[in-house]
Amino acid sequence: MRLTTKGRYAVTAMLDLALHSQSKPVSLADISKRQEISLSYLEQLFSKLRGQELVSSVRGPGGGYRLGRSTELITVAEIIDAVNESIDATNCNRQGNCQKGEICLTHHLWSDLSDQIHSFLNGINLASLIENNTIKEISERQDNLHSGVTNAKDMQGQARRIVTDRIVEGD
Amino acid sequence: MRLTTKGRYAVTAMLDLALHSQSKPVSLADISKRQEISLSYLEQLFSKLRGQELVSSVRGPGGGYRLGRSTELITVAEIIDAVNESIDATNCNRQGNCQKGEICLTHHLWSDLSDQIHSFLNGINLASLIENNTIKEISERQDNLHSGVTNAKDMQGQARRIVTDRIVEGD
DNA sequence: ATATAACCTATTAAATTAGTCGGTTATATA
DNA sequence: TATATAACCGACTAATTTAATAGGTTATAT
Repeated sequence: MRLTTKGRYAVTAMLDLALHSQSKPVSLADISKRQEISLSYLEQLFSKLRGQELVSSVRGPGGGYRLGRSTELITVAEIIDAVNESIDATNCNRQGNCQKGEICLTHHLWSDLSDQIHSFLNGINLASLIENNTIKEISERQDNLHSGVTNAKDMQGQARRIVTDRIVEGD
Repeated sequence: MRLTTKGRYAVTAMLDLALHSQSKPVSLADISKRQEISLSYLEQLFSKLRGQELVSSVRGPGGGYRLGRSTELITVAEIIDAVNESIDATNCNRQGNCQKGEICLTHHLWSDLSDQIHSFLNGINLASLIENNTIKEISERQDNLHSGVTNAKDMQGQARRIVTDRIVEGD
């Protein structure tokens, strides 16, 4: 089983997308800046996310991505599944042929653990993450740092702060 | 987070050790044959397990390893911790400095998941695994395949089967 | 026409795991 | 006391995977 930067990036990017989804689609360039994830890598990940219809895309200027369904219907488990092979702690992909075609000594242990992890991550959807106050705060911090990027909330006239300096990427 | 062959090997080997712990210590050569794990790799893993006092060693002929404490007091979490860095799904080793010194958007999610996994694996000790009937059956199958290796149960006179051919490693 | 941003494929770099090799040291036993 | 056993040790190699890079094309709003 692997749960590395790859899966974390995917969930983080999807959460960022959910937090910034207003009328306009959200570009990967914006997500890349806010979440500090390489744009090309994001493209690879979103290709897979789109394959699972977790997001839909709009090409051309002003284009970007939208969530494929409502935030309540997208679970963290699905997102990780979409970019990783699977959240599976067994060695045999749950086939039970771990030791020369037969089951290995610890198969059930890993199988049960996989169930455990999957049911935990399956119980968490984007909607519940967005509700979280800590996440709201962190997201605001990120928005302030990158106030130059397209930000639907700003567009809506909530000029909570004076936008004087545009943070330019390149450190 | 990683839960790969490394951690699985360690738990499997410890379980094999527990299942075959009678009066005599169990050699890595025997575990290697039964569980089909490279001897040299087992040595590396047991070096770490010994460092955490999960096993103790006896050198010289007839030597091998013994459990460091009773099976009830050795949890799967401890074994994995001993050979892996940690069972941790966060990117920052739970430090909370994931994004340029600040907390990242999904830190708490991974932190909670880590807790979940840890508490699951912490609730399972070698004693409870040994009790499991499936594991007993699998272990018997493995013993039959490798009836040539030192096996305390055989020594005790339970000649349940005719030991005709010694399975020699090397296919 | 132009700029934008998704889309696509191939390649590279870095990290980690898994396994190998060639020893040494301690010790039970003949 | 010689010998075989099995732990102990460190360095090295191969394979796999992740993460990132590069260099494009295609669609589309303006």
